[in-house]
Amino acid sequence: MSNTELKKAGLKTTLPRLRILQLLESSKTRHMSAEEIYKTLLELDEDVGLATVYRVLTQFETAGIVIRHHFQSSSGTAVFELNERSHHDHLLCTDCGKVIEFEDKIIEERQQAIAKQYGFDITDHCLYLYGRCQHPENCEHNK
Amino acid sequence: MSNTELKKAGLKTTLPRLRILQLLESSKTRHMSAEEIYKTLLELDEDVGLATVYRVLTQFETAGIVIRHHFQSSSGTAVFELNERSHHDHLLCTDCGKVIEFEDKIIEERQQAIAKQYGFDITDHCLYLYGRCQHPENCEHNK
DNA sequence: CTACGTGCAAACGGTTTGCAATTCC
DNA sequence: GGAATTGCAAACCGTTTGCACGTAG
Repeated sequence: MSNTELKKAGLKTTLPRLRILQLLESSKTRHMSAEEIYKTLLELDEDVGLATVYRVLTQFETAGIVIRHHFQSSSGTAVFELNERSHHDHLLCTDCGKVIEFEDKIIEERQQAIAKQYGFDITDHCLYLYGRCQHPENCEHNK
Repeated sequence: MSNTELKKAGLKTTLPRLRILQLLESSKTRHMSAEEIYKTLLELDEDVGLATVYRVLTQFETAGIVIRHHFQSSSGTAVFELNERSHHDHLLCTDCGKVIEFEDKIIEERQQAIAKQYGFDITDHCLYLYGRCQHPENCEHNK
C-alpha cells in the first residue's frame, strides 16, 4: 500500500522510502522533524542515514506526499506531515508543543479576495497561530 | 530621535544601534536581512561587525522595535521590518520578491474565534500568502 | 546490467558565542 | 572607572552534497 503510493509518485520502491513513509503513516505525532524520523528508525533497528532521510523527505515533498513546515517555535527545524487530509492551518501551543489543525472557509475566502485585490495569484500560503492552550499540563507529549 | 527610541527600549545609545535603526527607518526596502543591513552599512563606510548586526536586531526584536520574519521564499534567511505600523500580514511574489502588507479585520476576528473554540490564548501569528503578482517585470527591485 | 539510490563524511550558510579590546555614561 | 558593547574568529546546527558502494528492476 505504501508501495503503490511510491510508484504513483514515480519513486522507486526502496527500503528507506518505505520505512519513512510507513513511519509517517503510523506515527501518533503527525509532525516530525528529519532528526526525529531518523532517530525513531534507528531505535527500530532500521539503519538509514540522516542524509537519506532528508533526501527522501524532499522527494516526498515535491511529490506532494508530505508537507514541510517551518514553525517559529521549533527554532529553524523543519517538520513534516503527511499530506493526506484536506488543506488546513495550524494552532500551536508555545508552552507544550501541542499542534491543532483547523480549517476555515471564511479565512480562505478572504485570502482569495485580498489576493485578487492586489492582482496576485496565490500558489501557497501558511497561517500559524501561536499561543497557549488552557491545559498545557496534560499535553506535554502530545506534539 | 532614534536616540529616544533606544532609551525608551532600555538600550544604551551606541553607534551600531543608532546606525542600524536609522538605516531601517530610512530604507526604501521595508524588509531587510541581517546581511543586507551589514553590507549597506559597510558601503556607507560605517564599520560594524555582522555579529553585532545580529545581536542588535535580536535586541530590537525583544524590545518590540523590529519584527523578524521567516519567509519561505528566502531560503531560511530571516528578514526584519520596523514595527511601527499597526499589525499586518504579508503577500509575497515568488517571482519578483515584491512584498505587500495588508490588514484584514475579518481574518483577525476569525483567528480569535478559532483560538477561543480550541481554548487557546493567541500570543502571535503569521500569515504569509505566496503567489505571483500580475506585473512582476516592473517590480524586480521592489522588495 | 545499469541507472538509480544510499551511507558516510565533509561542506554549506545563516546565526550565535567566547573573548579581548573598546565605548558609553 | 566600570559595566555594557563591540569586532573578530571560531563554533554551531540544520541541511545539502560529492563520492564510492549497494540495490531495484
